[in-house]
Amino acid sequence: MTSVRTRFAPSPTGYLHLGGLRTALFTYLYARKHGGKFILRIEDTDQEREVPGAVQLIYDSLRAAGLEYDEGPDVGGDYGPYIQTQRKDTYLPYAMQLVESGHAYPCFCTREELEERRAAAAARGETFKYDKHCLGIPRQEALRRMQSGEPYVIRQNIPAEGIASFDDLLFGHIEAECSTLDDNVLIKQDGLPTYNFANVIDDHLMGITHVTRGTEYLSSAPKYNLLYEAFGWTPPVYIHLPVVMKDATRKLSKRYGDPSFEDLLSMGYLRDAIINFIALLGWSPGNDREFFSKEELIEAFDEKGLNKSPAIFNMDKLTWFNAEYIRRLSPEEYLELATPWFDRALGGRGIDYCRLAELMQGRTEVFNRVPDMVRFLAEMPGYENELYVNKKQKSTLESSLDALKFMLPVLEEVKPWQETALHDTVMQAIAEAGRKNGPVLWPLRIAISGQASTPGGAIEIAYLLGREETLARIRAAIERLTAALQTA
RNA sequence: GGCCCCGUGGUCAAGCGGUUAAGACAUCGCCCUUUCACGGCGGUAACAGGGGUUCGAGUCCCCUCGGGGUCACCA
Repeated sequence: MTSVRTRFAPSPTGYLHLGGLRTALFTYLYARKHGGKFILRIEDTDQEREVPGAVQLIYDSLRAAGLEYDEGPDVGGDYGPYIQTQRKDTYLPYAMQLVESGHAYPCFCTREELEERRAAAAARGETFKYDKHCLGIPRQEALRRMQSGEPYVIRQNIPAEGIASFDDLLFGHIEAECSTLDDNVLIKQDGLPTYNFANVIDDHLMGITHVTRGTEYLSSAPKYNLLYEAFGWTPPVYIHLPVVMKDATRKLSKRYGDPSFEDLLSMGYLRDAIINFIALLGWSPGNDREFFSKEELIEAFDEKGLNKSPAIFNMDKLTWFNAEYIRRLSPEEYLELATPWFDRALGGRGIDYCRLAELMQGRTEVFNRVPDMVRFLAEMPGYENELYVNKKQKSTLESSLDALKFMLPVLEEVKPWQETALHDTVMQAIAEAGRKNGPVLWPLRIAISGQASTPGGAIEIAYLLGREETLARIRAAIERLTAALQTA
């Protein structure tokens, strides 16, 4: 019984998008679930598309996601190198072996010639398929031309007839008519292999037992199996994963402004919340459980729960997960994570972050929303007097002015300016005056916050604001209401 | 267009021939409450359509429709 080896094999063409992250996650979970190895391989055979820095971005993102790999370019391993361009010399001999056995052949057709024929086929409304023109060149002549330095590629020689097939753990047995398959390029003119060839060679050489990848490879997988057969190798177990969609018709894509994993992290989504949410996109534990730590995912993961249809990425649900994860943080953890966001709005104001954190933790969905929620503590925002009017609290402009005039002297006497003292003094005064809480506390909160919604009630806000600021805001509100009522 | 794949509420998703077709997000209403949020309770909302097979079909088969993928010297 050979042990499981899975691999995540991204191209360094940019950030790690969420579909890629999910593929990586499932690949990782499968390996861990079965006590196997999770390997990272960089597929950079298309030098033109490579984006500088993207390789590092992949390392960073996988680490940030907590998907530690056992083998890879920057961690080593017995099957390296793990970057395909560094394996350049390993591919051609295998291709030549196929040429010898008749499963592949060199092709000297130029791009221009092919482009013309492709265009002509399109004009006739046909699907272009390479006509095996160069297959007719005698072996010796072909080899001579190759050695003479003439540019060439090596193509896979797909049988004219018959069925190519493979078995997928998720999709089952998939077949393709050989006659519909094209003789794809295996080795490009620059000597590097195409994905079509490299994935087969490397997966075999690296001992990969389970290939997990997106469904975009579903229709070309039969061709890859033809290659395994030609070499006499045992193909891996395939698991093709459905794509992650933005909506019913579009894939998630950076081009449309959809966030990458890194984007979500910098917006203030928690790593574990993202992973938890992503895991449930296209996979179900079979029951209605929703919360899983990474360890619990490993324990619960089962390919039987994989869904075959594409899943739409639902930001609202992610946000809900995030809010739940934030609530489960310890107060200390929350304070630490929230502090930089508090600083953006309140830096240097001397606000009691500890108390603010307590008030904010249950109200934080995503950290990037925090600054706007607390900014009023630093600066009194502009607001409409209509905010004072609240039917349920029995509050009007007149009653508000009255309540504020009543509260000002009460608050001026509060010592020390602590929350319990504030609370007790205010509540006692309200009770002794025979007033109701609502008509007093509603306008008070509006007067010192200028907002309909705040983290905490009037007492908490007054405490956070401090004595001088609170009293100043109340006095300003009294003036403002007095003026407004006179005009009216 | 050819070939391949997919199709349960707006979204995720359970269901694997017999269920009043779960649950979650979102949404709506009520309660709690010095605001908002949290929390509690409740509501609206789905088997794409049509044929079969079967005593019985969301579950099996076929067709239609819808969606996706793929047809590169990209992966």
